[in-house]
Amino acid sequence: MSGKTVLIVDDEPAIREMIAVALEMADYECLEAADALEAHALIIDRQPDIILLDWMLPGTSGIELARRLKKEETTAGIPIIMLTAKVEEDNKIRGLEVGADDYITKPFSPRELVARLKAVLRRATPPGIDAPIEVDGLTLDPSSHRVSANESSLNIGPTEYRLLQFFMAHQERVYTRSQLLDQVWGGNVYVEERTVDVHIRRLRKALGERHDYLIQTVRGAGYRFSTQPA
Amino acid sequence: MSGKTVLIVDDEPAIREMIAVALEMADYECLEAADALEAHALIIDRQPDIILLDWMLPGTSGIELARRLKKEETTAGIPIIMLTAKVEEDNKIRGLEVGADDYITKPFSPRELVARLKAVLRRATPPGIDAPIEVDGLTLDPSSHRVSANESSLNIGPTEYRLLQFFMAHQERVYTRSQLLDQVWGGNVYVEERTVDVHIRRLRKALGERHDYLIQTVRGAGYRFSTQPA
DNA sequence: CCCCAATGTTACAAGTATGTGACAGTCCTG
DNA sequence: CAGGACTGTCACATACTTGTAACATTGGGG
Repeated sequence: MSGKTVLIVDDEPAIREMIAVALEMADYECLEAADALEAHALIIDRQPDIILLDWMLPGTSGIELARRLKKEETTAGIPIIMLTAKVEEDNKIRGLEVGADDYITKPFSPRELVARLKAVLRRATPPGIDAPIEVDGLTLDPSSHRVSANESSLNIGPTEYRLLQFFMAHQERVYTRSQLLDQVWGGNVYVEERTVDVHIRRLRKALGERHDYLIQTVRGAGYRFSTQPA
Repeated sequence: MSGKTVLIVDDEPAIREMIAVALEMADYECLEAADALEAHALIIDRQPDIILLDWMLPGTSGIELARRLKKEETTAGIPIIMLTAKVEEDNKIRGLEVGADDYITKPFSPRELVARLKAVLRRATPPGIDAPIEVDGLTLDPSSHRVSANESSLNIGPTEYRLLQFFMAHQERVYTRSQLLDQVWGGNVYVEERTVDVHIRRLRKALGERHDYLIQTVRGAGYRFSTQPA
């Protein structure tokens, strides 16, 4: 569900593996690097959403890498969690000074790791920015996640909501079922194209006679959201 | 009608001016600042009722400033509306969610600005004053730290209190479990997201049938506090 | 006017998200 | 130290969603 990419930097393959398994179970995509150089290459190449960085690394130390990452414009925004075996308070302070967003002391439970990773990601993700869209008495307000037709709010499922939101943001244009699957369901799912029809139907039903004209069928092509009656 | 003071923080003089004119027309008093330092000084000195804060600022970013303001006791109560550019919406930006009260995307119409500003002011707690919030017979009084429904006071725990307070100060907007953990529990804790559900449940139970409709579930999204029935 | 392909509709079984009650650990307070 | 208040998690119950298949209807070309 998250789809976030995590880079794990640790010279101990066993530890990397342990972490990777835990994270993959929580539905994160994992990249692994054994040293700072390898890590840096992966960061540039794959743009991970967050980095788990071991304190001790052969060659360039973890803290050194963190400092460099935080200096560079393109990487400064990537949150970093430091992993350390030492319990010294000193490390904590220096780690955070360098710009790590959190630190975890080994040994740690996979559970704790995932939870803290989630917390850091949560803080690093900017909130959505949206204004309500209104068409002929039909209003969709992203901030309250509410759809209402002339005052009274409609009850529609998540998929219908996304579908409607997409349509209202892209009016007057025909979209094929395939395009809608890409845009509304997300590119890498496999669903029958006919499924789109069903959701269109559900959406129309929810909109009611007053507004269902907005969603128009274009035979042989797809669907269109238009204020102009067909 | 208002006489409220608005602080406009943006490094672009033309934009400040445009906003100022619009607001003065709506009978607000305007202060202007070009950067975070100037803004901070004005906030201390003039105690504005609300702040319009540009997301991107030279030096300290808008997000940074917002976070600091929300941390300090004396300024935490001042509502903040973030201004952001459309282009940034995609993914380039990383910032901390700091509890801005609303977001507006540039470009925006003066009309929209005034409307949302009014909305935020309406539901915001005046700075420095612990004014009770009342909704449909349900009252939360920060000064006595009490919640009462139609005269009789309710017995709720600290977490439920904070949760309710947050909701009543931010009505009509959906918050994900993640956001609630940030805002109500505080950013650095790690707790299961489902824990939120449990506290929501406790809060609803405490509110009783008379008021539990105020806390609404938005399937697939989170929770919302709204006087308008789902 | 008939037929076929495209689309509309309905039903449904499995999958997910949320509601709920119970429980154990913790932190006071008396 | 016992008792009570509060919290965070779990396990189970419920409620809603979702993708598909199957059947009905429609529309346009021949």
